[in-house]
Amino acid sequence: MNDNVFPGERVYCGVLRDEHIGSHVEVRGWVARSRNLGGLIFTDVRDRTGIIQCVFDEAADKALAGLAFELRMEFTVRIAGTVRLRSSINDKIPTGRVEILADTLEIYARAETPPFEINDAINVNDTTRLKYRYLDLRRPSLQGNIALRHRVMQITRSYFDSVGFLEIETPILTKSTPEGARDYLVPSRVHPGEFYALPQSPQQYKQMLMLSGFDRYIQIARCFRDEDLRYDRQPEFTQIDLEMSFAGVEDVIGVNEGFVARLMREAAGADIPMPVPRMTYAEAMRRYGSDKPDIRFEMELCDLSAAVRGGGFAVFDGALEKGGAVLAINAVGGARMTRKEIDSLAEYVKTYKAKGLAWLKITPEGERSSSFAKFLPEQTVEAMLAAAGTKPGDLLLCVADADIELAQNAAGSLRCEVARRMDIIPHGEYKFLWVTEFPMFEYGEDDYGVTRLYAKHHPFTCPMDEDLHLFDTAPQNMRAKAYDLVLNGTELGGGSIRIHRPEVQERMFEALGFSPEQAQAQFGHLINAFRYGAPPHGGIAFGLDRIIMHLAGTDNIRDVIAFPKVQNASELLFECPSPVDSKQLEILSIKLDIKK
RNA sequence: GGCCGUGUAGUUCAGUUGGUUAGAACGCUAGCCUGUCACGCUAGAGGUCGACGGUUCGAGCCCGUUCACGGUCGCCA
Repeated sequence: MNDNVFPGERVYCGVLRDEHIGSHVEVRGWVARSRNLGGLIFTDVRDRTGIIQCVFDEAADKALAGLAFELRMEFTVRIAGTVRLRSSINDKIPTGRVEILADTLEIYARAETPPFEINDAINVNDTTRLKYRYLDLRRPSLQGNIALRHRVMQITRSYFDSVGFLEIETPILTKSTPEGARDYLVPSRVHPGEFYALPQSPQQYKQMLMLSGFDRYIQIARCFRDEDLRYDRQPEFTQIDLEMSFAGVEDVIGVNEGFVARLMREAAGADIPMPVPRMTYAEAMRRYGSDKPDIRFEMELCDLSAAVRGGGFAVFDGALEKGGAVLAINAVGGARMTRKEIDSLAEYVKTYKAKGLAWLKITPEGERSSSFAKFLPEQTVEAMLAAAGTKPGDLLLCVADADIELAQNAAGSLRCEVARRMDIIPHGEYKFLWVTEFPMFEYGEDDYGVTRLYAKHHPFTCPMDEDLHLFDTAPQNMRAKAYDLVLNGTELGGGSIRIHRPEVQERMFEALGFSPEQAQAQFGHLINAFRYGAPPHGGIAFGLDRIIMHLAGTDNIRDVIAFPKVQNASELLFECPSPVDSKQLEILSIKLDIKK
């Protein structure tokens, strides 16, 4: 934040140090605080670099002190004076050894009492902060986050430029595609009844650019998805979006590991060991119950299906008979959890649709208590404890379900929750991981409740060569040349090698249930383009906001976006969305039919 | 769309079993104060207890509806 501190003649508050003693300076900013000792007034002036203490002495200049007496928080001021060593040092702030003995004070603007104080110590309700976002943004922590965001964007542009990428803008007004997230629609005035969509990502445009020969493309791209918000998800967000021609998985991963290494070194001062470790999707799901595993801690999932099979416990046997699994985590030291705490973990897994949580606790003295052991023969229980490695002091937690993916998801989420509650996740570590070989498809319901195959990534994702034959027999088992970059259990970005052969693309649309006519209607522009010599290509997109969240150490995406939206996708400062004039609707040929 | 949580002074919060005039801190206003830095001291102002309805002799507190915000599941190719 303190780079570029003296652009031109401008002096910033936060940069003044011993070496400025004796020089006459002029600072501009906001009054952070003013302390009137009676005849001697200390005023802290704040700008985006920090604060500096200014002194007004009534004995030296009575009129000046009289004006300074009027200063209140958040007045905008210009203060000139001579820098000098303080008679008492404040070592809590970087400028704490010096102060400005003021000889000039200009009040640019007085301020009403702000609804909350501008500092990082105060904890203010989000609604109030966002309603007065322009004040909230004056707080040093948010100033720092926004400056960090700027740095990350500069590093990104610099790095990709250095390895031959061209930054190219793609349209914001584009075409609606019903696959994937809901689109934000924009009505067309000149084409009544027709709509643009805001891009969910520049995916198809960047593939077009590959066809056009711009073999290395990058864009810091705004993207829009009309889905519900989360702490790490906004309806409009920013992607670092890139694509490469004549590239395979190794090329994309290689270029981006270079990016990660440089970004982390320059923005976080962290040396990330290269190469970044990799794990297949199947392994991630098996060991961690997640496609974005947090590998900062162990406590891996343990499949107890074989150990409990036929043991006579209806919950376990029932799940296994239907082809399911019994998955467990062994919480080392977890025996100190109370019954109430374990019950709340059971409630937690139920939010992931698990039927319940079977548990067994061994006190450090070797005393056992359990929700299920009484239903099982002793040898089965022993087999479970042996398989899971449960020892005195530990807590064994089991999720059983007929649906293996459901059990994995619940157990994987439980793993992270238990780790959080036991506080075993190391802080200040960056553990990157590539997750590879994602499934091509997943089952989902369409708007009419019909189950069909959906592309897990998107319909242009290239299958793994050795799985191409499965189009005919078992498409649900096909794996893709797709990869995600995961950091500390969150997905930073994902990408894939794309299909560049028209005949493979046709098979893909067929598998997704598109007739050739439907495919042509929705994706004809891309399908046609591929007829004229398509290079093999692939790319990736990173969530810029999430990267900044990690670097800034915040757990809320709103802290890294200047003007974010709240959970219902409205924006409290401008109060939008908002109704529009009926005349505007008329021009757009739109009639409202609002159902309450 | 489902579930959970929160809503009391400008801000952050307390408020007992439903019972007299709803409190504290910070901020704000006025006065005093020449080395403070969360300055200090004195005095003061400031409340539709989110809104509406109900139960009750009596509601900040109990019930219902609703609004706002947060979290979460679904959703997020």
